[in-house]
Amino acid sequence: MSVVTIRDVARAAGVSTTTVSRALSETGRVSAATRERIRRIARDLDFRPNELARSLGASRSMTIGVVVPDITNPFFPQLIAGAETAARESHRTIFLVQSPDGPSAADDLAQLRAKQVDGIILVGNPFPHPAELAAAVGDTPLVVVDRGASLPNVATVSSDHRLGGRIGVEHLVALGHTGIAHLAGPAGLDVTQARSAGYREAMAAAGLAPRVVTAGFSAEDGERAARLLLAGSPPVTAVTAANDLVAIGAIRALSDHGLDVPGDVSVIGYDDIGLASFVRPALTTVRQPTDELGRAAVRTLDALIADPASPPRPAPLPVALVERDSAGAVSTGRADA
Amino acid sequence: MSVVTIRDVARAAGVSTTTVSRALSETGRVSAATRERIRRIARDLDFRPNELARSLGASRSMTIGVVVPDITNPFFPQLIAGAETAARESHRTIFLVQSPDGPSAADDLAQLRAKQVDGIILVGNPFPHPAELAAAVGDTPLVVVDRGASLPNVATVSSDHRLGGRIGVEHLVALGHTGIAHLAGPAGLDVTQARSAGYREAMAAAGLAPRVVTAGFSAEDGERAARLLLAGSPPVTAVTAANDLVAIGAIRALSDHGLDVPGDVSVIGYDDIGLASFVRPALTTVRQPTDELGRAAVRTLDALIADPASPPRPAPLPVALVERDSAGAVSTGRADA
DNA sequence: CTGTTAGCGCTTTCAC
DNA sequence: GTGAAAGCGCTAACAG
Repeated sequence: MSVVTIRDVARAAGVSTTTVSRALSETGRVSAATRERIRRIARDLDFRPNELARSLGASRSMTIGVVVPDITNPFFPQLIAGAETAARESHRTIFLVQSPDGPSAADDLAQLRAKQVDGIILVGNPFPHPAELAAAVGDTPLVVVDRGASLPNVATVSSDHRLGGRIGVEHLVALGHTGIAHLAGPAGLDVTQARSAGYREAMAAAGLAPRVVTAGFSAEDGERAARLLLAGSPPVTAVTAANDLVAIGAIRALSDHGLDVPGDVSVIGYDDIGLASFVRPALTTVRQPTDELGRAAVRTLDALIADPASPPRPAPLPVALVERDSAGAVSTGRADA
Repeated sequence: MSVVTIRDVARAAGVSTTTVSRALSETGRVSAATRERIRRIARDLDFRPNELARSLGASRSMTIGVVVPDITNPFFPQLIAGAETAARESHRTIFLVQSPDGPSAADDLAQLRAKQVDGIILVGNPFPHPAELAAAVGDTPLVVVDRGASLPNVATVSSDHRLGGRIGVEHLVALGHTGIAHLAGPAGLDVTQARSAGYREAMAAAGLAPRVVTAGFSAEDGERAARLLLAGSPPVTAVTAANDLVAIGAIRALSDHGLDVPGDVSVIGYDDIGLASFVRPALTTVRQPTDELGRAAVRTLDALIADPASPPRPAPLPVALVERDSAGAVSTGRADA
């Protein structure tokens, strides 16, 4: 009834616990014969090594922490799915922590470290100052996703958001648009800055005046920002959004306002979430390989754990425009207005 | 540089490690004076107890496993968010495991148990036979969500899906519909059966002939099922779907087919995911309190852990119809057809 | 190739 | 109220 331990196996096999330990890990020099015998006995006894004890002894837990700001935004589950898959492949299991951007993240990281995670994946970076992050993470291997954390021994994984910001605008320009606004993400975030920078670059390259309004990352934010935009002075025929949720919110506000998308105004999203092709109009968007991002984060973390001295510097993941129905040629009726 | 342990604190305070341990937990009989002194010293030294060691010693890890079939379906993140919040309140942290419905779930449960989780929340139940579940979970406290696992020492948390299945139909009947089909979830799942049962009940009560086609849980499944329905013989003026994703997919197929929703056919979803109000037409749906479900699961698990002998039997959570735009009165043009 | 001896860092009887 | 001693279950030198 009580739990089978390594000693029970050792006793049953007539060997020391050490030998059992070695036979069960790939680790040691054990004769093939005894290894097989021990394994059989272990199986018969239904021996399940206590991972806590294993971890404590070996000082590695085969466990990683994943910290995301908001599980509810469809982007993150996708990322987590990729991370979970990759983690499973490297025999790690994931502690999932939801931690809104803010200073409380420091506690969450501390908690994770107390649990002796082998490493942490931090999606977004809630710390304004690099020193705070450094203090919070100590010497635990860390991968930051979607944010350039300029720290030694911290690796970064991200899509090419600058390019992503540009792509949308270029598409719109090719479609004949000139009044193109950008609905930006929360102020201060690196992603926000990178995408905005891309937007500005492309606008400048086209000789157009930029117009960016801070929205956020939720559909509600998109609605609100779009209304602001409608209230503003120079009318706009196209919009690039911080993400798909914002785009969807914006479309809603626009159509509530009697405007047709893409007839009157074109909208381009960002991320390409699963539902992007199912909303009406189907979202034209800048796709990032979200679950690959999660996978890449885990692989990078694996490498960092294996060799903390040399943090990998993976290349930014590619983004690409996905053309669907929410962006179209500028309408002649309005283009000349 | 090296890690501060309880011994360092003990030494600095001139007491035994036992006393430090007691001072830092609420546990023991320690004079208020020494307690405070020790706490101060611990803080000064920035002592972070190794949770692994703590867990091993105390045989409880303050850790729970949450197993979901598909993180990517918006329903689950919502549920997880609720669970995470509640877990945080009870000082537990969550191992998140994604495990498609299928026998491999047994391995995932084993893995979680090896990690010495204090309990497991299993969303859905991939085991056809109760005995398999029983074997896989052993004596680890378990809460099954959205599925009645008829096992002693296993608790169940769920919404009132039978009622949920009924509600949608009743609404449609009140709207004048008579040709009402049900796009069901994956065969074999309890949720699927409960909702279908509710559907059938309500149809019978209205003297209507039921028509259920198995769809699944994804938008693609919804599209496919709707196409099947369109190909079928008796035309239908309304549909209740297994979940919102299926409803969204169905709407897409319908409108691709030149049918207007809700003009020609009404569609009712299930769950009320975050985007339900943002798709067009905004989804009329049966709302379940998803994150409350996650919270309830954790609370129930807490109770079960505290007293494994008496598994709580929480009441089913309430569901309610949320009226938006995807369901309307039967169109006179077609109703008489 | 295998066993002995120490721990990993903390909790917990059981005494005093 | 406090300490000594004995683990929790496993891994890891160090011998032989």
